[in-house]
Amino acid sequence: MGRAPCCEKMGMKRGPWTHEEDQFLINYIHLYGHSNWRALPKHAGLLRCGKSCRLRWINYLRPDIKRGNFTPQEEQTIINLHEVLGNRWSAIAAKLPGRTDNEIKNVWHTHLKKRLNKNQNNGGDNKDINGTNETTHKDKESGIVDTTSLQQFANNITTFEISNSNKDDMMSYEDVSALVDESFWPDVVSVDNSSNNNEKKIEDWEGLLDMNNKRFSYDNPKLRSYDMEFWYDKLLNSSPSIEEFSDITQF
DNA sequence: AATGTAGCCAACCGCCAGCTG
DNA sequence: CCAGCTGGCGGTTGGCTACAT
Repeated sequence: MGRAPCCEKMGMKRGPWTHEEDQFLINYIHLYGHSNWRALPKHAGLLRCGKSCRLRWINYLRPDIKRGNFTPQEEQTIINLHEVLGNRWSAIAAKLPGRTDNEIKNVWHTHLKKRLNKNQNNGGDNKDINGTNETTHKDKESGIVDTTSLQQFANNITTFEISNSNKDDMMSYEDVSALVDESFWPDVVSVDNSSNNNEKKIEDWEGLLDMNNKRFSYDNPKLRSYDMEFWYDKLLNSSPSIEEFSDITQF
């Protein structure tokens, strides 16, 4: 047997919260805040442990909690982020205002994971939640860059940096995340390479790389090299050719 | 109508990192 | 430097509900 649960040990109440308990907690936090969760229940007149109070507030009582079903957009965001972040629910929740890590975790386990497995079993590996085909990073025929793929690239880069870099040298996850918002990509999303002009393609990718390096690793040469390796690897199977890309990046 | 089963989700547990004295 | 405390996180549980038999 493991150690006894803290709440039980202290003779605290467990299980579902009553409306009255919720009101006690809300009233206390509105008046005094929650600087010390451990001391809070005693001062608020609750027979709960601090951990339980914190969880109840974070997952249910916070005023900015968004209730109700997840929208298809939110679900797609969770799937995309989970693909690159894994089970880092709090990091995923940070991208979905009003949603909690617990809620996202539940949605993932009860809906999204099953749905994805079903899609994959049906041969729908490249389909998104709406059942539409996901576009490739770069259309080999037209050379047109897709915005969804670019956003995915940004997410991949973030993860790559975190998993491969010396933490002392790198930007925090929050710093990087803050850069990847809706306004991040507009100066490259309209790239049009339909003219079959290789030079033009190279310039576009160079601009993309340059922007990426400026935004992600302006003061960080180590990250810059990681970025380059990542992009190099990602582009091996797409145009431009390896030689062309090597020229750009001076590998 | 009674019983069994599956799904959902709020809540709990244990671990870990960071802070503090 | 270290031990104890605290908040935060991801994994798991169990009670409730809906649906099937």
